[in-house]
Amino acid sequence: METTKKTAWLDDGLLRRGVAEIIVEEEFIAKLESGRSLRLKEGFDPSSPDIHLGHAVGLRKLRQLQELGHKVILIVGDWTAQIGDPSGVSTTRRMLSPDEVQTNAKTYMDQFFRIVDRGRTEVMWQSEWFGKFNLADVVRLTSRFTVAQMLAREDFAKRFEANSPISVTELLYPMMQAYDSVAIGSDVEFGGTDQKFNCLVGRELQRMVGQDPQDVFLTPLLVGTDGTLKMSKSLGNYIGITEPPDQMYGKVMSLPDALMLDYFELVTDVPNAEIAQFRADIEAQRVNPRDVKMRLAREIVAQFHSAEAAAAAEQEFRRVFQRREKPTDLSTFTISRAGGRAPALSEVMVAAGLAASRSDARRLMAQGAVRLDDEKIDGEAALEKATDGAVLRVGRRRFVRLEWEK
RNA sequence: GGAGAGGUGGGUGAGCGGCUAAUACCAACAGACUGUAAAUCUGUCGCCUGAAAUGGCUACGCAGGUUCGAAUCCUGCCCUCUCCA
Repeated sequence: METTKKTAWLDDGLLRRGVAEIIVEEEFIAKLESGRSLRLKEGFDPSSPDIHLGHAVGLRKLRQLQELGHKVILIVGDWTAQIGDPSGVSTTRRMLSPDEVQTNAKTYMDQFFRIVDRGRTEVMWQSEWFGKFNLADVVRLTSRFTVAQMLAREDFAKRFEANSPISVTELLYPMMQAYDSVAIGSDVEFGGTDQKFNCLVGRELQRMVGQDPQDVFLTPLLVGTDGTLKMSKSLGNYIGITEPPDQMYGKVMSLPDALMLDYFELVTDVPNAEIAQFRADIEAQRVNPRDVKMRLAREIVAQFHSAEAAAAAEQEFRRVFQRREKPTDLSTFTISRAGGRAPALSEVMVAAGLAASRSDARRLMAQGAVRLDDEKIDGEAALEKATDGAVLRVGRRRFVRLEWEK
């Protein structure tokens, strides 16, 4: 059974789908074919516990490999989180309290196991080994590497070149991550392409201590909803896997067209042949790209919620954004008459979460973005006309049903 | 230890005593056009008050000072970078 799956995996190109690079591919395939259950290393940074579609790319690969009988070793990076992965924007992170780490780890795992099989996962904490580290251990570890080696990392090299700061602890990061591989006896480490350097250091270190070096399985970085930068929470261009169906559907629909096919390839199980067909149809203008994107949105919502939820989200999308009708489900905001006076519309907008501040609310009004029961509003006074049940809409997607305090 | 450069709004980055809530670009938000796509055009883009012109408050690393007035000058502190040792 597993042999069949494995063959299918290799033969149908599933192995390569959604993969940027495998180092060393021949070794990796040999490991797969050895029949041994492999230890697949996946790290997690507890300072950002939310999983989005970008993470899903790699986690889906893990899942596929689990189905071939391999085991995922999830490492909670409770030590490295204090340093902060230097890749990307260099930021000094504040230290997390042990409580925060616990909470975040739980949050993370709740999401992680929506994709990855819990039964075939072993969770380990870095503190299990780094908690026992003393200065001598640190010296021993760091003495194995040179500054030049660390500077080979593109990110460090660039910063060094640009005279921007690199803290010494940041240099420690790759070594610590590498040590994780030694500590758990990793066979294959998983990560995004930005993890390449760190993973390779893991190989080095394993070799130095006499372990069989891990292979490195790199998944491409998914471009975020802005269409340019990699998906990340801090950039706000992400689609979280726990987002409600409507929101998830909507975010997919707002993706630039250019990203659609990548998304199909990286985060859905739609067969390669079908994706190729989409590409051909779009190029030949035989289809409206929007319809292909709706399919994508359905696939994604169905994967993280259910087929029913996807269908419902699609209906709602048609209703609100294509026919410009009101959503079926609206949250209700009760207008308070505290102090014996009716509040200003801008106050209501802020209180209902439709505007960031009253100044912002006024700006929105001035720009014609605010509607009360489909009628454009240009001033605060309009609120007086609001009847119970009137719908206040800001921009295209923010709605609330109004109700006066009795 | 010595010499020098620098820290400005989400980002890059101007300004170097009043005309500066702070040029420009990017991002973001809203409107038009659309397919909640792209491109384009228009507008907004610290907070509070007002229908609005206005007004008030907060803001240019931190703390003080000079001045009628400071992001801009002075002092101390913190941080970053470069060169020398």
